[in-house]
Amino acid sequence: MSTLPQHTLDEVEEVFRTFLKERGQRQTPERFAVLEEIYATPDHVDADDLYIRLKQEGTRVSRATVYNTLELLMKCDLVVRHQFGESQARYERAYSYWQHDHLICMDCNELFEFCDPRLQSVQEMVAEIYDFEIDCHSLNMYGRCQRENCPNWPEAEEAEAAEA
Amino acid sequence: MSTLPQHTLDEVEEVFRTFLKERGQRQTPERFAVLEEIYATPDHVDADDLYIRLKQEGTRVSRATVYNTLELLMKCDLVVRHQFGESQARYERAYSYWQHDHLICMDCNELFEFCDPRLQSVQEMVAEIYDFEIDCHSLNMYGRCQRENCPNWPEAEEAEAAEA
DNA sequence: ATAACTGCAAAACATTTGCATACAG
DNA sequence: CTGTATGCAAATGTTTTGCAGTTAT
Repeated sequence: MSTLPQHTLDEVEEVFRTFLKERGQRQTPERFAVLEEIYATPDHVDADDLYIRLKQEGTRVSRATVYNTLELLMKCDLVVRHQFGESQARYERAYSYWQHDHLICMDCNELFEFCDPRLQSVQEMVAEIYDFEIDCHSLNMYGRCQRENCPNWPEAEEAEAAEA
Repeated sequence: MSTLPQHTLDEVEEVFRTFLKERGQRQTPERFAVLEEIYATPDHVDADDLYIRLKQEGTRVSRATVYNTLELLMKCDLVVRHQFGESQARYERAYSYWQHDHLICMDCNELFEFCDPRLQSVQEMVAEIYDFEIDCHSLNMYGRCQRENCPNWPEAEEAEAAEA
Protein backbone atom coordinates (compact mmCIF):
# COMPACT_ATOMS: atom_id res chain seq x y z
CA MET A 1 0.00 0.00 0.00
CA SER A 2 3.01 2.31 -0.22
CA THR A 3 2.82 3.33 -3.88
CA LEU A 4 -0.58 3.77 -5.43
CA PRO A 5 -1.33 2.55 -8.97
CA GLN A 6 -1.48 5.21 -11.68
CA HIS A 7 -5.21 4.83 -12.29
CA THR A 8 -5.85 5.61 -8.63
CA LEU A 9 -3.74 8.75 -8.87
CA ASP A 10 -5.73 9.72 -11.95
CA GLU A 11 -8.97 9.27 -10.00
CA VAL A 12 -7.63 11.36 -7.15
CA GLU A 13 -6.67 14.20 -9.47
CA GLU A 14 -10.05 13.98 -11.13
CA VAL A 15 -11.78 14.26 -7.74
CA PHE A 16 -9.73 17.36 -6.94
CA ARG A 17 -10.31 18.87 -10.39
CA THR A 18 -14.08 18.39 -10.08
CA PHE A 19 -14.09 19.78 -6.55
CA LEU A 20 -12.25 22.93 -7.63
CA LYS A 21 -14.42 23.40 -10.70
CA GLU A 22 -17.63 23.08 -8.65
CA ARG A 23 -16.44 25.79 -6.30
CA GLY A 24 -15.14 28.05 -9.04
CA GLN A 25 -11.59 27.72 -7.79
CA ARG A 26 -8.49 27.58 -9.92
CA GLN A 27 -6.55 24.49 -10.91
CA THR A 28 -3.05 25.72 -10.29
CA PRO A 29 0.13 23.69 -10.74
CA GLU A 30 1.05 24.34 -7.09
CA ARG A 31 -2.15 22.72 -5.86
CA PHE A 32 -1.57 19.61 -7.94
CA ALA A 33 2.05 19.47 -6.83
CA VAL A 34 0.95 19.33 -3.18
CA LEU A 35 -1.65 16.68 -4.00
CA GLU A 36 0.91 14.53 -5.81
CA GLU A 37 3.46 14.94 -3.06
CA ILE A 38 1.16 13.77 -0.30
CA TYR A 39 -0.02 10.84 -2.42
CA ALA A 40 3.59 9.86 -3.15
CA THR A 41 4.07 8.52 0.37
CA PRO A 42 2.14 6.48 2.93
CA ASP A 43 3.84 8.53 5.68
CA HIS A 44 2.03 10.76 8.09
CA VAL A 45 3.80 13.97 7.14
CA ASP A 46 3.57 17.46 8.56
CA ALA A 47 3.15 20.61 6.46
CA ASP A 48 6.84 21.41 6.59
CA ASP A 49 7.84 17.90 5.44
CA LEU A 50 5.72 18.49 2.35
CA TYR A 51 7.18 21.95 1.81
CA ILE A 52 10.75 20.63 2.07
CA ARG A 53 10.08 17.62 -0.19
CA LEU A 54 8.55 19.87 -2.83
CA LYS A 55 11.46 22.31 -2.62
CA GLN A 56 13.98 19.47 -2.95
CA GLU A 57 12.29 18.35 -6.14
CA GLY A 58 12.65 21.88 -7.42
CA THR A 59 8.95 22.68 -7.20
CA ARG A 60 8.42 26.34 -6.45
CA VAL A 61 5.83 26.63 -3.66
CA SER A 62 5.45 28.59 -0.47
CA ARG A 63 4.46 27.31 2.93
CA ALA A 64 1.29 29.41 2.72
CA THR A 65 0.22 27.54 -0.40
CA VAL A 66 0.97 24.19 1.20
CA TYR A 67 -1.30 25.04 4.13
CA ASN A 68 -3.96 26.48 1.85
CA THR A 69 -3.95 23.41 -0.38
CA LEU A 70 -4.07 20.98 2.54
CA GLU A 71 -7.18 22.79 3.70
CA LEU A 72 -8.79 22.28 0.29
CA LEU A 73 -7.73 18.62 0.15
CA MET A 74 -9.31 18.02 3.54
CA LYS A 75 -12.55 19.61 2.38
CA CYS A 76 -12.85 17.12 -0.49
CA ASP A 77 -11.80 14.21 1.75
CA LEU A 78 -8.62 13.45 -0.16
CA VAL A 79 -6.51 14.13 2.94
CA VAL A 80 -7.01 13.69 6.67
CA ARG A 81 -5.31 15.59 9.46
CA HIS A 82 -4.06 13.96 12.65
CA GLN A 83 -2.82 15.26 16.00
CA PHE A 84 -0.57 12.68 17.57
CA GLY A 85 0.06 14.64 20.75
CA GLU A 86 2.76 16.71 19.07
CA SER A 87 2.81 20.42 18.42
CA GLN A 88 2.31 20.17 14.67
CA ALA A 89 -0.48 18.46 12.74
CA ARG A 90 0.26 15.49 10.50
CA TYR A 91 -1.45 14.78 7.21
CA GLU A 92 -2.21 11.54 5.39
CA ARG A 93 -3.69 10.66 2.00
CA ALA A 94 -7.21 9.31 2.42
CA TYR A 95 -8.57 8.24 -0.96
CA SER A 96 -9.09 4.53 -1.58
CA TYR A 97 -7.43 3.65 1.69
CA TRP A 98 -8.87 1.58 4.50
CA GLN A 99 -10.43 3.31 7.49
CA HIS A 100 -7.94 2.81 10.28
CA ASP A 101 -6.78 4.03 13.66
CA HIS A 102 -3.29 4.56 15.08
CA LEU A 103 -0.99 2.93 17.56
CA ILE A 104 2.02 5.02 18.59
CA CYS A 105 5.20 3.89 20.35
CA MET A 106 6.18 6.63 22.76
CA ASP A 107 9.81 5.45 22.81
CA CYS A 108 10.62 5.32 19.09
CA ASN A 109 7.63 7.28 17.73
CA GLU A 110 6.92 4.47 15.29
CA LEU A 111 3.36 4.50 14.01
CA PHE A 112 1.20 1.44 13.35
CA GLU A 113 -2.23 1.32 11.77
CA PHE A 114 -5.01 -0.97 12.90
CA CYS A 115 -8.69 -1.47 12.36
CA ASP A 116 -11.34 -2.96 14.62
CA PRO A 117 -14.92 -3.21 13.37
CA ARG A 118 -16.22 -2.64 16.90
CA LEU A 119 -15.29 1.02 16.54
CA GLN A 120 -18.00 1.40 13.94
CA SER A 121 -20.58 -0.06 16.34
CA VAL A 122 -19.37 2.17 19.17
CA GLN A 123 -19.67 5.19 16.89
CA GLU A 124 -23.22 4.27 15.90
CA MET A 125 -24.28 3.68 19.48
CA VAL A 126 -22.80 6.96 20.68
CA ALA A 127 -24.55 8.79 17.83
CA GLU A 128 -27.83 7.16 18.88
CA ILE A 129 -27.49 7.88 22.60
CA TYR A 130 -26.36 11.50 22.26
CA ASP A 131 -28.50 12.30 19.21
CA PHE A 132 -25.47 13.29 17.17
CA GLU A 133 -24.57 13.09 13.54
CA ILE A 134 -21.03 11.73 13.76
CA ASP A 135 -18.78 12.39 10.79
CA CYS A 136 -15.56 10.83 11.91
CA HIS A 137 -13.51 9.73 14.85
CA SER A 138 -9.88 9.76 15.85
CA LEU A 139 -8.55 6.93 18.01
CA ASN A 140 -4.92 6.89 19.05
CA MET A 141 -3.39 4.31 21.37
CA TYR A 142 -0.13 5.21 23.11
CA GLY A 143 2.33 2.71 24.48
CA ARG A 144 5.64 0.98 23.98
CA CYS A 145 6.48 -1.46 21.23
CA GLN A 146 8.64 -4.43 22.19
CA ARG A 147 10.90 -4.47 19.15
CA GLU A 148 14.66 -4.94 19.37
CA ASN A 149 15.51 -1.66 17.69
CA CYS A 150 13.27 0.37 19.97
CA PRO A 151 15.10 2.41 22.62
CA ASN A 152 12.85 0.77 25.20
CA TRP A 153 14.15 -2.72 24.49
CA PRO A 154 14.72 -5.05 26.33
CA GLU A 155 13.88 -3.12 29.48
CA ALA A 156 15.49 0.24 29.13
CA GLU A 157 14.88 1.39 32.67
CA GLU A 158 17.70 3.89 32.08
CA ALA A 159 15.32 6.06 30.14
CA GLU A 160 13.20 6.70 33.23
CA ALA A 161 16.23 7.08 35.48
CA ALA A 162 17.91 9.55 33.13
CA GLU A 163 14.77 11.63 32.93
CA ALA A 164 14.58 12.27 36.71
CA MET B 1 -19.34 15.29 39.26
CA SER B 2 -18.61 19.00 39.04
CA THR B 3 -17.29 19.70 42.53
CA LEU B 4 -15.21 17.07 44.24
CA PRO B 5 -15.61 16.28 47.94
CA GLN B 6 -12.95 17.67 50.28
CA HIS B 7 -11.50 14.28 51.18
CA THR B 8 -10.84 13.63 47.49
CA LEU B 9 -9.03 16.94 47.17
CA ASP B 10 -6.98 15.98 50.21
CA GLU B 11 -6.06 12.70 48.57
CA VAL B 12 -5.09 14.48 45.39
CA GLU B 13 -2.82 16.88 47.24
CA GLU B 14 -1.30 13.99 49.13
CA VAL B 15 -0.55 12.20 45.86
CA PHE B 16 1.17 15.31 44.52
CA ARG B 17 3.08 15.89 47.75
CA THR B 18 4.36 12.31 47.76
CA PHE B 19 5.27 12.50 44.08
CA LEU B 20 7.31 15.67 44.61
CA LYS B 21 9.01 14.33 47.73
CA GLU B 22 10.01 11.11 45.96
CA ARG B 23 11.64 13.08 43.19
CA GLY B 24 13.29 15.58 45.50
CA GLN B 25 11.22 18.41 44.07
CA ARG B 26 9.88 21.35 46.01
CA GLN B 27 6.34 21.81 47.27
CA THR B 28 5.75 25.39 46.26
CA PRO B 29 2.53 27.34 46.80
CA GLU B 30 2.35 28.02 43.04
CA ARG B 31 2.28 24.31 42.24
CA PHE B 32 -0.54 23.65 44.67
CA ALA B 33 -2.43 26.67 43.37
CA VAL B 34 -2.38 25.20 39.85
CA LEU B 35 -3.44 21.81 41.18
CA GLU B 36 -6.37 23.30 43.09
CA GLU B 37 -7.41 25.41 40.15
CA ILE B 38 -7.62 22.53 37.71
CA TYR B 39 -9.47 20.41 40.27
CA ALA B 40 -11.95 23.23 40.89
CA THR B 41 -13.65 22.65 37.55
CA PRO B 42 -14.80 19.73 35.42
CA ASP B 43 -14.01 21.83 32.32
CA HIS B 44 -11.42 20.95 29.75
CA VAL B 45 -9.32 24.07 30.15
CA ASP B 46 -6.27 25.29 28.29
CA ALA B 47 -3.13 26.59 29.97
CA ASP B 48 -4.14 30.20 29.51
CA ASP B 49 -7.58 29.62 31.05
CA LEU B 50 -5.82 28.39 34.17
CA TYR B 51 -3.39 31.30 34.15
CA ILE B 52 -6.24 33.82 33.84
CA ARG B 53 -8.38 32.15 36.50
CA LEU B 54 -5.46 32.11 38.92
CA LYS B 55 -4.68 35.76 38.22
CA GLN B 56 -8.31 36.74 38.76
CA GLU B 57 -8.24 35.10 42.17
CA GLY B 58 -5.17 37.18 42.96
CA THR B 59 -2.77 34.25 42.88
CA ARG B 60 0.62 35.36 41.67
CA VAL B 61 1.83 32.89 39.05
CA SER B 62 3.45 33.08 35.65
CA ARG B 63 2.48 31.23 32.52
CA ALA B 64 5.83 29.40 32.66
CA THR B 65 4.94 27.98 36.07
CA VAL B 66 1.50 26.92 34.87
CA TYR B 67 3.06 24.95 32.01
CA ASN B 68 5.77 23.51 34.24
CA THR B 69 3.24 22.40 36.86
CA LEU B 70 0.89 20.86 34.30
CA GLU B 71 3.83 18.77 33.11
CA LEU B 72 4.43 17.51 36.64
CA LEU B 73 0.72 16.82 37.21
CA MET B 74 0.62 14.74 34.04
CA LYS B 75 3.63 12.74 35.19
CA CYS B 76 1.83 11.68 38.36
CA ASP B 77 -1.42 11.03 36.48
CA LEU B 78 -3.40 13.73 38.25
CA VAL B 79 -4.04 15.53 34.97
CA VAL B 80 -4.52 14.43 31.36
CA ARG B 81 -3.87 16.47 28.25
CA HIS B 82 -6.17 16.45 25.22
CA GLN B 83 -5.88 17.73 21.66
CA PHE B 84 -9.33 18.34 20.29
CA GLY B 85 -8.15 19.42 16.85
CA GLU B 86 -7.50 22.96 18.05
CA SER B 87 -4.22 24.81 18.21
CA GLN B 88 -3.87 24.67 21.99
CA ALA B 89 -3.88 21.65 24.29
CA ARG B 90 -6.63 21.22 26.87
CA TYR B 91 -6.18 19.79 30.33
CA GLU B 92 -8.54 17.87 32.60
CA ARG B 93 -8.33 16.56 36.17
CA ALA B 94 -7.91 12.79 36.17
CA TYR B 95 -7.93 11.50 39.74
CA SER B 96 -10.91 9.46 40.88
CA TYR B 97 -12.76 10.17 37.69
CA TRP B 98 -14.19 7.64 35.28
CA GLN B 99 -12.22 6.67 32.20
CA HIS B 100 -14.05 8.31 29.33
CA ASP B 101 -13.81 9.46 25.75
CA HIS B 102 -15.04 12.59 24.01
CA LEU B 103 -17.72 13.59 21.59
CA ILE B 104 -17.34 17.05 20.06
CA CYS B 105 -19.92 19.14 18.22
CA MET B 106 -18.15 20.92 15.39
CA ASP B 107 -20.85 23.58 15.22
CA CYS B 108 -21.04 24.74 18.85
CA ASN B 109 -17.82 23.14 20.19
CA GLU B 110 -19.79 21.57 23.02
CA LEU B 111 -18.04 18.60 24.55
CA PHE B 112 -19.69 15.41 25.76
CA GLU B 113 -18.12 12.53 27.62
CA PHE B 114 -18.98 8.90 27.02
CA CYS B 115 -17.69 5.50 27.91
CA ASP B 116 -18.01 2.19 26.09
CA PRO B 117 -16.51 -0.95 27.64
CA ARG B 118 -15.71 -2.30 24.19
CA LEU B 119 -12.85 0.19 23.98
CA GLN B 120 -11.06 -1.71 26.71
CA SER B 121 -11.39 -4.95 24.73
CA VAL B 122 -10.19 -3.26 21.57
CA GLN B 123 -7.19 -1.91 23.44
CA GLU B 124 -6.31 -5.33 24.83
CA MET B 125 -6.65 -7.00 21.45
CA VAL B 126 -4.49 -4.38 19.71
CA ALA B 127 -1.84 -4.77 22.43
CA GLU B 128 -1.87 -8.53 21.88
CA ILE B 129 -1.69 -8.39 18.08
CA TYR B 130 1.03 -5.74 17.85
CA ASP B 131 2.97 -6.89 20.93
CA PHE B 132 2.62 -3.49 22.57
CA GLU B 133 2.31 -2.30 26.12
CA ILE B 134 -0.51 0.20 25.79
CA ASP B 135 -0.72 2.89 28.48
CA CYS B 136 -3.66 4.90 27.31
CA HIS B 137 -5.80 5.86 24.38
CA SER B 138 -7.51 8.95 23.10
CA LEU B 139 -10.79 8.61 21.22
CA ASN B 140 -12.57 11.68 19.91
CA MET B 141 -15.72 11.58 17.83
CA TYR B 142 -16.55 14.64 15.74
CA GLY B 143 -20.01 15.53 14.52
CA ARG B 144 -22.99 17.76 14.95
CA CYS B 145 -25.33 17.78 17.92
CA GLN B 146 -29.02 18.25 17.19
CA ARG B 147 -29.85 20.61 20.03
CA GLU B 148 -31.98 23.72 19.58
CA ASN B 149 -29.34 26.15 20.73
CA CYS B 150 -26.69 24.76 18.41
CA PRO B 151 -25.96 26.95 15.38
CA ASN B 152 -26.56 23.90 13.21
CA TRP B 153 -30.17 23.54 14.28
CA PRO B 154 -32.60 22.71 12.73
CA GLU B 155 -30.79 22.45 9.40
CA ALA B 156 -28.51 25.44 9.18
CA GLU B 157 -27.50 24.91 5.59
CA GLU B 158 -26.60 28.61 5.59
CA ALA B 159 -23.41 27.77 7.42
CA GLU B 160 -22.11 25.77 4.46
CA ALA B 161 -23.37 28.32 1.96
CA ALA B 162 -21.78 31.22 3.82
CA GLU B 163 -18.47 29.43 4.01
CA ALA B 164 -18.10 28.99 0.23
C1' DA C 1 23.42 27.51 52.65
C1' DT C 2 22.23 25.94 48.39
C1' DA C 3 20.01 23.86 44.82
C1' DA C 4 15.55 24.18 42.85
C1' DC C 5 11.87 27.28 41.46
C1' DT C 6 9.90 31.53 40.08
C1' DG C 7 8.68 35.56 37.07
C1' DC C 8 9.66 38.02 33.26
C1' DA C 9 10.74 38.78 28.69
C1' DA C 10 12.65 36.96 24.75
C1' DA C 11 12.85 32.98 21.72
C1' DA C 12 11.00 29.28 19.30
C1' DC C 13 7.68 27.04 16.80
C1' DA C 14 3.62 26.09 13.77
C1' DT C 15 0.29 28.42 11.34
C1' DT C 16 -2.20 32.55 9.40
C1' DT C 17 -2.57 36.93 7.25
C1' DG C 18 -1.78 41.17 4.28
C1' DC C 19 -0.42 42.78 0.21
C1' DA C 20 1.79 43.42 -4.28
C1' DT C 21 2.49 40.48 -8.17
C1' DA C 22 1.34 36.57 -11.26
C1' DC C 23 -1.66 33.86 -13.79
C1' DA C 24 -5.93 30.67 -14.80
C1' DG C 25 -10.24 31.03 -16.75
C1' DC D 1 -9.22 41.16 -18.92
C1' DT D 2 -10.57 40.03 -14.16
C1' DG D 3 -10.62 38.10 -10.01
C1' DT D 4 -8.36 34.37 -7.74
C1' DA D 5 -3.96 32.41 -6.17
C1' DT D 6 0.65 33.02 -5.24
C1' DG D 7 5.12 34.20 -2.69
C1' DC D 8 7.05 36.68 0.65
C1' DA D 9 7.47 38.53 5.02
C1' DA D 10 5.35 40.08 8.91
C1' DA D 11 1.89 38.86 12.44
C1' DT D 12 -0.23 35.64 15.42
C1' DG D 13 -0.94 32.40 19.13
C1' DT D 14 0.91 28.82 21.94
C1' DT D 15 4.58 26.92 24.37
C1' DT D 16 9.53 26.91 25.81
C1' DT D 17 13.75 28.88 27.39
C1' DG D 18 17.44 31.82 29.70
C1' DC D 19 18.55 34.16 33.44
C1' DA D 20 18.62 36.97 37.62
C1' DG D 21 16.40 36.93 41.73
C1' DT D 22 13.66 34.14 45.29
C1' DT D 23 12.55 30.44 48.34
C1' DA D 24 11.78 25.62 50.20
C1' DT D 25 14.38 22.35 52.44
